[in-house]
Amino acid sequence: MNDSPQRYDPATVEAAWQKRWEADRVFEVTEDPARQKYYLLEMFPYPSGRIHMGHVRNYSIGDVVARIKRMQGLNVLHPMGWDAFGMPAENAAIANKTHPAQWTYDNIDYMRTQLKRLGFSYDWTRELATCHPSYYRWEQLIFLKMWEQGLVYRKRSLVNWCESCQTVLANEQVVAGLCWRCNNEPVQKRLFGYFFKITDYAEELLEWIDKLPGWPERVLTMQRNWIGKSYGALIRFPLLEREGAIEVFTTRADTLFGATFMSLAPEHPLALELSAGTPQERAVQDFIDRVRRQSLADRADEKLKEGVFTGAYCSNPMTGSQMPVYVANFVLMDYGTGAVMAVPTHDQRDFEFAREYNLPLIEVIAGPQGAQGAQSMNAAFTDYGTLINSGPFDGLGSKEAMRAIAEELGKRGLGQETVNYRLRDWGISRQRYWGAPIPMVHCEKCGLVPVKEEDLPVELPLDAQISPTGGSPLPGLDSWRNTACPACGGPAQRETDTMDTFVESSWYYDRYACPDYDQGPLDPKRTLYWAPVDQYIGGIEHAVLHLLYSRFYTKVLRDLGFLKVDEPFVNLLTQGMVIKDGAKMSKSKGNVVDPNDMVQRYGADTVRLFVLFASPPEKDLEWSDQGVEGANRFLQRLWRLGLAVAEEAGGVAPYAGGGSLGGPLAELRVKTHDTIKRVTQDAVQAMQYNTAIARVMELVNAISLVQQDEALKGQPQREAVLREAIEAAVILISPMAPHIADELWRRLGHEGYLINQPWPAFDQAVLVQEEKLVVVQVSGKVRAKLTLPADADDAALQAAALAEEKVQKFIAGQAVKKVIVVQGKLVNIVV
RNA sequence: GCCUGGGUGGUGGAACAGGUAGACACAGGGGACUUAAAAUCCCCAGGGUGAAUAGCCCGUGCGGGUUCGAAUCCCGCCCCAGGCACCA
Repeated sequence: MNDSPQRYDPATVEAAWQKRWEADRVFEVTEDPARQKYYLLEMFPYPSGRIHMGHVRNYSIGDVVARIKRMQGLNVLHPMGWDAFGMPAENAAIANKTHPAQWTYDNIDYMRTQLKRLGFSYDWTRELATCHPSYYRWEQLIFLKMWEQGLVYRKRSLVNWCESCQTVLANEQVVAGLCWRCNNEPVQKRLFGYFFKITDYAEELLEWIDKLPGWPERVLTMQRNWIGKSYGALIRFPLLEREGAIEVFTTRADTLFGATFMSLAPEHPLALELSAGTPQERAVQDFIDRVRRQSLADRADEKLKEGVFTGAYCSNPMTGSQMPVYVANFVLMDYGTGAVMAVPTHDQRDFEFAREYNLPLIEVIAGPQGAQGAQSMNAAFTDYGTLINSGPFDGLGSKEAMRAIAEELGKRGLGQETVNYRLRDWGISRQRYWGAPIPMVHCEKCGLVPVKEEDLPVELPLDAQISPTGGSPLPGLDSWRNTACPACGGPAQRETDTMDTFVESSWYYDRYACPDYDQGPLDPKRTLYWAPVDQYIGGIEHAVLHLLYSRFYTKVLRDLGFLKVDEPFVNLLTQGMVIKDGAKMSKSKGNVVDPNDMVQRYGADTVRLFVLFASPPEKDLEWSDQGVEGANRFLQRLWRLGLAVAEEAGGVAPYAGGGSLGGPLAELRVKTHDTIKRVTQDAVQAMQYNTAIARVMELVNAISLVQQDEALKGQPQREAVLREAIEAAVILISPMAPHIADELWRRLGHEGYLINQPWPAFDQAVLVQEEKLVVVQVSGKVRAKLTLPADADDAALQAAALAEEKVQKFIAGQAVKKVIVVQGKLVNIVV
């Protein structure tokens, strides 16, 4: 190692600047109606213990945006806090014999230090931790308001239960059939739980997807699919020999005349009811038991269509024909009504089922080739077509027929057109300790009673003994659980479930606007100024979890009168993962790079620069130790060059025009302004920090050449041009590498912080070139490059191209058919 | 199966609006400085064939097409990643 005084030492320089920024409260902001606000937010971390590279990447990207927007004169809110409730705290408590609260707050302290060491421009006065009563008391209040409005309800239902997490999962939290947190396979369980009526907002959530141009298309697509809107009809099939009807949802009402039997989900209440007392009762019961015993994943993988006859019949509301009612393994209880009208000729699943059980086929849709004959079909015909065998509807196209049939059913009171959503209500009950208590009380006399608002918060008891078996201690904690009924004052018991931690993260971004507000969840004045978030940055993994819940919650808060916005995040950037050796960094893979080690070895600026340079933000980033070395080398180079120019150009002002420049000095000046222009395009408009950094590297390379060129020493304006160039480089790199930039800025004789400097403007006049490089092609192949006056017209370009010796060689003896001239760029001579 | 992305040197990645493919960097090779090394600085570098920094040929997953000209546009495929998936 070279330890010359010229060598940049990040440890001391970075610490010094972090101290100054903090002492001068550089990043603290308040509402200022005179200035345009900009709310920049990165997804807050779970305080797991240490910051990982994914965080470093996420927050480095965010910090660049924050600093640039600030330099552009906006009033930038850039807060940080902690998603502090959650299971790992309980697990760690068991493993380390600490309390989840202790563990969490210790982690927060450590991670805060780590983030500060990275030099991010957070307003730390707004820091919040969701596990603190001053936060979750307002979450409980919102819960009560939602309860009042009927947006929360409690029901017993079939839920996804994760055995290893000992708790329930919402539909969104079962990812690819597995628990989103621990990757174990959930089982089905019947449990009581609280649900948020997100389905009430399905239509609005869907509509607004088209009004979020600042979101990546794939996130919008995922949400659109998750909501799963489809148009169709509800049709009632009257039961034979008893009261009632089976209701189905179908998107193909046009095939109704071809419905020859009925399929029920095994969980459908009618399945057992219909078979009760018939010879089929035993068979149905056995079948349901067998399907239930299958794991969810096995059931989803099951391709064989199986079922059993219930012994009952219903009638086709159009044809009146008898349809046997089956229970079938492929029918899903939680989509539509849990019952399907089976049209074997035009649905592949029904076709396979009908074959297996010898059920009748009636062809009702003819394709362009006409009817193919039901008996000769070897697969269902699922396209739209023309109706046949459908009585008065024969000859209609599928689309018209759907409407006509629904209308006819409506007249007879047997059906109507409808819209169906795949989205289910959000189950928020968690059978865990380390979460926000649900503010409800069970009274034997009054039933389920909400806690009174003035009694909030319902504090999580900190004296609970965490059980090593993993269950929540709350149900056994009588001192906490026993309470008085808010309604009658009699003995009652507190709800022991806590809220899904996604509830906390669904509104924390609004609370940042007013973290100290004690009159309600949100200060109307301050949220009016700051909300919504202008730019949100985080991982793609929350595409249908946090990002959908937050959209829902924003609309709820709006409807409860707490907020005035429709959507939480105007622009969304989903950054890619950090990969090493081809896999996501993880303890189990043993490929984790600890940010602490990197910061210690190279400094925060180097680590930040590397993660920004190695890949565009939305793509995955392959970690490379050598790449980090490269980033460090660049900063060292910038440092030496900065100091050299500072010394040579000590008392000289940056070049600002005047006098005439020539040769390399003029070229450097063009490079300086071109770099400002392109970095502004890349970094400010396109958020392509990898290319923005590359541009600055080019500029630094160019400055270096000029600075070292002995022939230029003594030339007038040399120092002024060098200073202008190096100052541009330092300012442009400052959002990415703020410490070294501020230090160089100081060494160049300036005071203050670069974040308070205006983002540089380029001089268009400098960029107007007198000469341009013109590529000459012969029949599309590059044969020569000419430097010509920029104002040369087409004829002049063509003449110059044809006169070129190399070009002559290639057109010799051939007739020139055509010449294409692109102004100031290219001449193509076609022979 | 459906829906998103994506496929460019040894590697990460550039390429405005169809106009020099490979910016910038990593790894590599050569040189300067040094007793030596590290550090630093300079040069080379898509592949093939050339002594060559002369030429020629090939080249952005594959096959076609449009165009004077295609990584970029169109058609048909293949592969990779992610999401959804018996959704009636």
